Amino acid sequence: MRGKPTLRDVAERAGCSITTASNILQGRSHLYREDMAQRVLNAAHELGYRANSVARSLARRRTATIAVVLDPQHARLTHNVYAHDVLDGVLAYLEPRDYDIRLITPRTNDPAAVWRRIDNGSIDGAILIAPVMGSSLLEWRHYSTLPVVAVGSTLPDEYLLSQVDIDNDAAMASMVEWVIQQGHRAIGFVKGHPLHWSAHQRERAFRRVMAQHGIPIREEWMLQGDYGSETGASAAAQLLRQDELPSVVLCANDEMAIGFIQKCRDLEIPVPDAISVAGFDDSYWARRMGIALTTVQHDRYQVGYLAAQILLHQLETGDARPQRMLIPGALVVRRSVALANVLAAVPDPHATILTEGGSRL
Amino acid sequence: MRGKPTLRDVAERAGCSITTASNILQGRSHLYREDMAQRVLNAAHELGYRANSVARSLARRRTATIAVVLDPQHARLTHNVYAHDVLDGVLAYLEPRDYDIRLITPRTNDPAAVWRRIDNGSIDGAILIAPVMGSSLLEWRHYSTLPVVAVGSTLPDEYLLSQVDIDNDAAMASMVEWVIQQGHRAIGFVKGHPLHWSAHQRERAFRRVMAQHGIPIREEWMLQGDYGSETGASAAAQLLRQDELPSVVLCANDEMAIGFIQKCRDLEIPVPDAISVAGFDDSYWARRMGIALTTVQHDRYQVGYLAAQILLHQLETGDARPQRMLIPGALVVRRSVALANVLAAVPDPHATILTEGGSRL
DNA sequence: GCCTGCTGTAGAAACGCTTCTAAAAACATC
DNA sequence: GATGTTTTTAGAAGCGTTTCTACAGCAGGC
Repeated sequence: MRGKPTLRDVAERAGCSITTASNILQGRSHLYREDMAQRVLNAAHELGYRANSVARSLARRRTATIAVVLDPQHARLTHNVYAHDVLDGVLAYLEPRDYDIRLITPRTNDPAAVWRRIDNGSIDGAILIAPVMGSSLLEWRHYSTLPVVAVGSTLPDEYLLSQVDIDNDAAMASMVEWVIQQGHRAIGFVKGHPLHWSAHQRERAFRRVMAQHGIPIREEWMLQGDYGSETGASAAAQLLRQDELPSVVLCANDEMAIGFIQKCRDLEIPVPDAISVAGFDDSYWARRMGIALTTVQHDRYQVGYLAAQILLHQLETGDARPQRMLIPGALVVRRSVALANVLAAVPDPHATILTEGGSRL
Repeated sequence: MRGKPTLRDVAERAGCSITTASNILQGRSHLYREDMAQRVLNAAHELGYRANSVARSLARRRTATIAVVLDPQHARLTHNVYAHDVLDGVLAYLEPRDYDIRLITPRTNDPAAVWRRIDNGSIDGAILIAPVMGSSLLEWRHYSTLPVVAVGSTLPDEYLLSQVDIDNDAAMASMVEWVIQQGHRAIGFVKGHPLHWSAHQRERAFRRVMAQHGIPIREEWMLQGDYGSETGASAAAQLLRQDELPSVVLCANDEMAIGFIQKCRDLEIPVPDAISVAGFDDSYWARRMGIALTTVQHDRYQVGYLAAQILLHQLETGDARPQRMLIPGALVVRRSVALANVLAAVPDPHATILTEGGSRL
């Protein structure tokens, strides 16, 4: 026996066949007499035997490995905060179930190359993180028969893909409802990345609720962003140049809200006194930065966790019918949105944005 | 041919042996006549053949997969900003070289279980991310013969482990030198996590340079932290309670510096007017938060990139001698540290901390 | 004593590929 | 035309598992 001990070594030492050793080590001891089982277990332990997972995968025709695939557009983990939370959720579900994770960050957008990389026999299924419109990831059907779950993008039905996402539509709707309830009628909006479905959903929900309340939408207050804080800042610059201003601006995510607010600061425009700002996502970093942002909180960790759960369910049952799961968000009211009328009556030049603890920025 | 096409299918279609097909598809066309090679290549293309990587791994006895292992103490990716940058660097190096990444986040500290998980034949080598003192990861020699590189922890030599890390010692030394040069003599220090080697190195460098300059260290100004911003804040609280204060406090990382500064704000103690604060790491988030923190910048991405490079080199050459690589950091002077004497002369009650762009916090 | 039905065990094929070894074919040499 | 040399191709033995199938041995029922 040179190198690592194999099943044959264990069998030899226990004085039995490879079959017997294999069965017992897989927990099928009840097939054998007590002493046989013990002999094998002891032999394995004495040799420090560990089953070779590659050989096992080949024989079993399954690898107990799941790929987590980032969109080529967002292949840098550093800049993809969303992916961290989702990954943690995925890991939390898979690790105890002895599944492994293969992290794939394609550097190209050629679908054939991307899928050759993903589906090369080494994984049982894949979780696609926030595929954008036109992403090569979405062409999987042409290249793969693997079970796949997409997260972070609520795709049109024709993609025939299992999905887990937050309920962008409902969450944004409740945000708009709430803002209106606070007395706001002049409402601006900063849109998200045009290639993200979530951006369109959030905008659509905004427009719908506005229409339901008979509030006209001023297109000059609808600003294009891309989910990055810089575009939030430039949206602020662009908006604040106008003669007439909205009383509140809803940003399609927190990043842009942060950018927006920081630009307001630079221009010495107090938030929420002069203008209210709301975000979406309840990012850890907005809180960390001491910005008491009114926003929508949702559980990205949970998204990852559920995606992993669905994927494993599909693997185990073979039921590959696309499933869709929407997780509700929750409105988090902090201080970046003020009552529309009250503020007009009682302006307070000293109040700026407050942290949750109440300290001044 | 049912299911995916195999090498046998390709060979059959091309009318040659499996050997021939295998060789040609691996790029050894020169062994064969031109037309044979073409036939095989065409057959493979027509069938949409993709080599099964599990079978290949078994036959080749190498998997072209590297494990990236987080310390069980820091298994949540969300809370491990360091890991993101390193991972990006690792991915950037490995992806073009057709290596895959297995992400492992052990949930237990039992070394046998951890290593059974890591070294089960499915990887060729491992990169350990910032193993802490006493980590089960460091006991690898008892459980594995895999090539391993540790990053983010400059370990004592006896671990016999290849390492890539930033040069904590030199970087902290230059920070201390600079601060002294700015006229400071009353210098406090907030220590990092007691289980991290980096924390000890940074502290040791601090003490050494202080001694070199003949400046006595006041132990009541040496505060224990754990690299988290909360401990930075409590260090501030603890320090500011004292009668005599240092003119500058060096924090062992940016997180703690941020916490420290935020506590100062809460207590309405102007930084750097009343007290200067420096950090270490040049975290993206300090910049984002508009804190113009004087700190040490270093390239975590590069750390990951080099670690991957070293690991692959070891795999390819078989040269497993532990290598050590230190990456220098660079002092980044911003505004959170003021000249010690100038400030005493010209106090400016209105100046608080400034962002790089010059805007007020 | 023959058949049936257990139980405990082993043999052997399969998974899909790589690669060592050797045979067949082609060519050159004298 | 026999011999040696080189090129081209194929056979077959792995890699370390799993698992299907079969085969002893033995009890009980007729």
